[in-house]
Formats: sequence, structure tokens, C-alpha cells
Amino acid sequence: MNEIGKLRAADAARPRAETRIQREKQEVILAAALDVFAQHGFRGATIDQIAEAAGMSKPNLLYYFARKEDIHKQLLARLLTTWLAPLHELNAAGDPISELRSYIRKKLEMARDFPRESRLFANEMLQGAPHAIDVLEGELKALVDDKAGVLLRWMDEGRLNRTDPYHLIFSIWATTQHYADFDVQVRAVLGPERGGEGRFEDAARYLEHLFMDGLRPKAR
Amino acid sequence: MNEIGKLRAADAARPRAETRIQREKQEVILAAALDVFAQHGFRGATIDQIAEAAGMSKPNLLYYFARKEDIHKQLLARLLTTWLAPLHELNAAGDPISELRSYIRKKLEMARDFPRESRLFANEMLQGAPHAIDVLEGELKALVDDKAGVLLRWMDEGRLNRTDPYHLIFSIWATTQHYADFDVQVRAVLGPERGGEGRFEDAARYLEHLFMDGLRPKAR
DNA sequence: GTCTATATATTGATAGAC
DNA sequence: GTCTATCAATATATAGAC
Repeated sequence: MNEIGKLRAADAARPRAETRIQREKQEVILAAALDVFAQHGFRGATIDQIAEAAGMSKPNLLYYFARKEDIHKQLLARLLTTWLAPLHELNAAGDPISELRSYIRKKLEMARDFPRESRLFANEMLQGAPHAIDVLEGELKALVDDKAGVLLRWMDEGRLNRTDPYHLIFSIWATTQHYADFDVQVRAVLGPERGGEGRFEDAARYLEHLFMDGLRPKAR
Repeated sequence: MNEIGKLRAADAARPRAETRIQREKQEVILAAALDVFAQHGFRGATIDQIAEAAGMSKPNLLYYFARKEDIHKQLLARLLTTWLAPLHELNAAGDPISELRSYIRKKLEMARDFPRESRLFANEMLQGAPHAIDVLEGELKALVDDKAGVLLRWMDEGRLNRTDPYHLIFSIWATTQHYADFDVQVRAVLGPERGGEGRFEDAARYLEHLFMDGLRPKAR
């Protein structure tokens, strides 16, 4: 198992002997670091910035996380679990159209509610995934292979229009995460009138139209 | 006019008195810097890395560009011109479907042929567009407003299915740039068999299907 | 124009008092 | 556990010889 994989397992099991105070401080630090890493990337972020955002001194922060890299690894490990959850929930026994609608909706809600996590992930991808490549090639690929198989079966059964299941999944990722990663551009282009909170509802309506018109089997 | 705007105008007019050697050296530096900035972002990139990639010493590089920020600004200024070109070419007098197909194709080709430019832009967006916000709110918004108007007219005339023109443009940006910005993930998920050069042809076929099935007017 | 040497600032991390 | 002080490494930028 790779390093991030170990961290993810450890985080899930929580076997560490820690006081409540310690865990709370760590959470404060991780929350602050998420802000800074998401905006500036790993190298662009400084411990000073994170410490200030967390409301503590730099040495105090380093008492809880000995290295800057440890904070980043921990964040990335948690993120990957959260990030894969919606695709896991795509149910082979469900109705194809409503399963896909539900998946698209969940991914868009994640872009709306967890934009910093999305940007942290995007930063990691832009850098060539130095810390996540093992997860991408292992767990993520296995999961997508599995779900692509489900989609193909649905297509074979005529319950979904035939298309490339891998690129379908890519396009759902791309269109939904765009509203988190490129938020500044989306708001600039929509302007003050349409760039407010309603932009996510508009996006949801549009994506419904985009994907469903191509996927729903045609009655000919 | 903002700073990046001035640079873009200057670059277009090229009024500077420079020798051919000077221009060539500057090009070598810019090409090297594009690599480094695209992967690590502005703060994550170092002059040392850029100088080594450009095959010269750090002081030598600084002889041509006094400040690291100058290199980045110059790259961003050029990029924005290139980036907006395909949308400019969307022709109101043309056939709606073939104009949109052509636009999607061009954007995907840019992701394939200029992935570093795409990543440089993505990095700038993730950081909140500190150097490009004026262009986004000014020139880009004006351009998209204009083209959204064209799309709306086509929809009014029944030559295009009715949908949100702004989010349509966002989804074209998102799906095409995804193949540059998240390339490492795309290749990891597709695996060695399907992740080779052919992935762009597969993507082109898929995107054609995705967008056209929803946009083409239905014969009812 | 290009180099070596170096000034100056920032940053990740540690030492040690309390 | 938290702080002040500081080390060591790195990074931007400059000086000045050639």
C-alpha cells in the first residue's frame, strides 16, 4: 500500500491515542490549510499563512504537524475518500437514468459545498498527481472500470443510449468541478446579475438538459 | 487599461527596438517558463528551474527579464489572446450546428496541442485570477455576452435546441480543457491500452455525441 | 552579454525557556 | 503546549569582473 493509502486507512480506523483537544487543534489546522493549499498549491502555500489562518504561531502549528508535507498528505488522503463516494453509490440495480441524474446532482452539489476540496484536487492533478498517482492508477481506475461496466450493460440492455462510458464519466467530472475550480471565471462572465448563488441552480438545469437529451433512449 | 491588457497590446504591436538575438533568447526563456509555471504555479516555480530548462544561468536569465513576475505576466498576456481566438471565430452567419462542432473541435485540439497553456490558465483560475480578473470581467465577458446573443438568436430561429447559452459555453470549456488539465487522471483511468494518443480521437467522438444529441433540433 | 560572487528576504524547521 | 529566538536552506535579485 502506498503512503496516501496508509493514511486513508489510518484515518478511517482512528487508532491513535489522542486527547479531544489534540484532535480539535488538528482539525483547526487542517481547515486552515485546506484554504491555503487550495488557493496556492503545495509549494505556493507557506506555514506562516496556514498558522495565521489557524490563529496560532508557526512553532505551535509545527507541534501538531511536524512537517508541512504531513498536513498536505493528510488533507489529500481524506479528500480522496470523499471524492470517490458518489461514484461508489452509483447502483447497478437502480434505474439507469435516475442513477445518472443523481450522480450528476451529487457531483454538482460537491462543487458548490466543497469548492476548496475540488481545488486542492485540481492543484494535485495540474502538478501531475505526485502524491495521488497510485490512487488514480489503483483504486480510482478499478472503480471507474467497474462502473463503466455497469453503464455498458445498461447500454446493451437498451436502457441507455450507446456512448463511451469512460468519457461520459470524464465529462461529468469536468462539467461539475468546473463550477468550483473556475468559479472566478464563471462569476466574471455571468456578471453580478446571474453570477450569484442562483448560478448553481442554472447549472443544474443546464447539465440535466445536456446529459439527459443524449442519454435517454429515443422512442423511434 | 490594466497591466496585462497593456502587455497584450505591446506584444501585438511589437514596437520595441530589439535585436533578433534578444527576441530569440526571450522566446527560449518564455518556452522554458511555460513548462515550469504550468506545472508548479507562479509561487511554486523557481527562477533556477526556469534558467536550467532554458539552458542558461540565473543571472543571465535575469538580464532579459528583470523579475520573475515579468515572465509570468508576459506568458499570461500572450495566452489570453490565443485562448479567446476560437470563440471569436464562431460565425453568426454560419450554420449553427457546424459552427458549434467546429468550435468544440478547435478547443479539443488546443487541449491536445497546447496543454501547458491550458494548465497555466487553470493555475491562474484556481488562485482567483489575480492577474487576469480584469480581462475576465472585461474582454472575456463582452465576448461571451456577444456569442451568447448569437446562440440565443439561433435558438429563437429554431436552428438550435433551446438551452442556456452561457452554461453551454462553460460546458464546452470544461469538457475540452479537462483533457489537458486532468491529463494525468485521464491516462491513469484509461490505462495503457486506451490512454495513448488515441484518447483524443475517442474524446472527439464522445463530445460530438454528447453535445450534438442535445443541440440538434428534433424532427417531431 | 555572460559569468562568479554575494546581498537580502523568505521559509521550513528546531532549540530551549516557561 | 506555547512562546521567543534562531538556525539552515532556499530563493529573488544585484554587483561587478571579464
